[in-house]
Amino acid sequence: MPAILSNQSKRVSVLKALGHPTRLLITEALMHGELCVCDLRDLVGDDISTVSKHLSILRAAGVLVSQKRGLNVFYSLACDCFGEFLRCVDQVCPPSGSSSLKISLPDNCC
Amino acid sequence: MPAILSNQSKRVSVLKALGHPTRLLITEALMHGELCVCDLRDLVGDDISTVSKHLSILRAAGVLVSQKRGLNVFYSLACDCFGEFLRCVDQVCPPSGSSSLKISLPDNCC
DNA sequence: TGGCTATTTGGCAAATTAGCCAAGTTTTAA
DNA sequence: TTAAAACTTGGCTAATTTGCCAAATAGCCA
Repeated sequence: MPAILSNQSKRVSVLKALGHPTRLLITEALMHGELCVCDLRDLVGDDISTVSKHLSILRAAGVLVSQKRGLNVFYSLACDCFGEFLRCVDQVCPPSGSSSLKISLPDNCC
Repeated sequence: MPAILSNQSKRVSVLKALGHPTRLLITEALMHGELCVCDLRDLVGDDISTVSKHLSILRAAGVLVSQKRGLNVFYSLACDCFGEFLRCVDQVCPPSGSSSLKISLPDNCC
């Protein structure tokens, strides 16, 4: 991967990394604090190698950072603003209903 | 697709829809106002059927809405907050550098 | 009506991604 | 050292996604 990614590719990799149910679940779990890989394997239920690969995708996208301590590798969010980000995601896609007209959202929209 | 998607699946489909370079480009272009499919084909350069499929993914995710007027179908953002959303994306992935420690972001972080 | 334009849909092959197992690496501890 | 635990990486197949072409649909106008 090139050292410097264009702003656009960087956005795409963040969005792609988070656009997978397991990876979104992992990232949400880390909102409560760091966890090691086997904690996350227990949470997710996949093979540990699969979890590890998901984690490396999230880290490559810059969403997570990792820190090795002893035998364990602890992952945590790279940025504290992930909760706000999720709220933004929820607002980009307004509540469905009459779906073919532009909806003016309530005032909680970012 | 089930009528009611869980909050989680809805998030995943928004993120997945936007996690493709062409679809992100299209969505960004629509920040300046609605465009019809052939405008977007000119912008993107892909076959029009490809563009149409990208658009239907974005619409299914709830990111875009469409409106038919005469021969044309005009697409536009479902929510005005997409600019804010992009800023959020940029902040979830902090500027890379010393990448294995948690970075405390500057004050422009959401 | 018939023809023309804009768009969507079906179907397919190529490319990418997912997830498992097995093997390799790193660190701790006996 | 040797062994064991926690991860990562390589390699493979299965599943999904992409993007093209061709055909179908919808709306406009002569």
